[in-house]
Amino acid sequence: MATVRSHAEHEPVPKTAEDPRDRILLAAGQEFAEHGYEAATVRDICLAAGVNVAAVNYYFGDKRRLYIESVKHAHEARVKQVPLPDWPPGTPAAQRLHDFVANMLERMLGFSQPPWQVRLMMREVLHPTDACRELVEDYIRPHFAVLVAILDDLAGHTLAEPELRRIALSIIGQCFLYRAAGDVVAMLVPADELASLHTPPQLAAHVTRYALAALGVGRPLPGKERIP
Amino acid sequence: MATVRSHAEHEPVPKTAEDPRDRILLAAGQEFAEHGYEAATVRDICLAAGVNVAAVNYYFGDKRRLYIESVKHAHEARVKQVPLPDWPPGTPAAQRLHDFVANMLERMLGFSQPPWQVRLMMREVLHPTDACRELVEDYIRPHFAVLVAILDDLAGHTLAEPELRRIALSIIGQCFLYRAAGDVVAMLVPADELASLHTPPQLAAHVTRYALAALGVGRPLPGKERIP
DNA sequence: AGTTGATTGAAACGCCTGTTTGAAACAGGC
DNA sequence: GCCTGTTTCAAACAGGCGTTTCAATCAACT
Repeated sequence: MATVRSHAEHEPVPKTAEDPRDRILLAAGQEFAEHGYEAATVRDICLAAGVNVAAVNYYFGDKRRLYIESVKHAHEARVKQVPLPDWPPGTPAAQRLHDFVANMLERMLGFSQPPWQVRLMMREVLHPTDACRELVEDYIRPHFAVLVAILDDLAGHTLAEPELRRIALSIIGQCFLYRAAGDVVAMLVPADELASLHTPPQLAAHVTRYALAALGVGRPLPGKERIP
Repeated sequence: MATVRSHAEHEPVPKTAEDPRDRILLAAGQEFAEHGYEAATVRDICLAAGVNVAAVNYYFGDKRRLYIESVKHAHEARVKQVPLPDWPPGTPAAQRLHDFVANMLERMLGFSQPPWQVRLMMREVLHPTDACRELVEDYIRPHFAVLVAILDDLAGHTLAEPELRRIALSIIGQCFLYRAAGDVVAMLVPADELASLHTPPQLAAHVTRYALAALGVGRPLPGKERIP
């Protein structure tokens, strides 16, 4: 629950002579991502940023505006960090679906390490604030449209848009669970299984196979064939 | 001194809303669900419960223990409120899968309206605290086991446990998305479509069909609904 | 009645919060 | 040097927080 705040939780942001404004933005993003808006304190943020408490109000006015700015900052950084694949024309839809899912999982779970930017955005998704609408329009909706287009190709343009959207949400939901409820998933699945099967690449393969089978494009899930 | 409640057996059966302890528990659950642990205040809780501020510490010791108790209380209430179906022996696995999904969606989204108990539990799932492990063991894991067993039947016992668990998580993830990220879903889907297709019964049919198709038990998605 | 122990109540205690203050430090142009 | 504008700093502010105190109240038993 972490009501007691450890003040040494994050090492102070390196004072590499950057703009104090940027240092605050960076520290604030990490702090907000970790503790949420209410529980994060401007004192901890300033401590991590290596600036005086007054700096937040000097540069951003108040805590709320600092929060909004840091969400936008994080979101822009993350978009540049993990862009969508750029498929050459003629790439099979199944391949594109797999790449898309792998990309989404990579962005959410992170091959390298769970990035604080995603945590911050996840908070917005789960409990929207003013910054959320911008996030959806600039970042989520375009990705959603790409996925719908892939599914449309995959189904041979036989399904209506609403049905495509439902399938798209089914795919997103599967990835989303691991990001949002990862701790609970870890409690439900044996540790060794978690380490071997619930990694981004394995999950991408599973989700893709699941979708292809459901669409009748691939075979049913592994193993024996069944009589309908 | 923190006096623990002496003996529940000697009191003349608490008249539901008259027991201060229960009133606090009720108010606390709603307040925690709405604002989260950190942002909820014991003063607001006591105001809503119509008791003195000191009552929280008198009955529960401190805020944290009140929180844990209220989570457990809400969880127990919700389980009794929407219990799992009790299938007669011989019920087809496909039927049971549909019922299970419908039950889960009903519990999460609420046929009537999203109850505060679910919000409270969702907070625990998304950002686990001490109360989470208990929640998983008492409530989530048994449900998870039921789903896995259904899928095992459905696959004709041809799939290994880890694979069954992955499929189960895929199903849960689809329901979970609507509960946890419902606001964003509402932004991505046209309003009329949301009202007609993204209702608990419609979603239950979709998720079930999706799973059956993936398992090769039903036809691929373009087909018609198989479950009554 | 009187005594006892469990509950309640209003007020206060520290502590921590976001924010403000006013002076000090710094820069660059004259 | 002086002046001017921007940036930093320690300190303080007012308010809210969880928690504690202690006297008052209540219910039940002797």
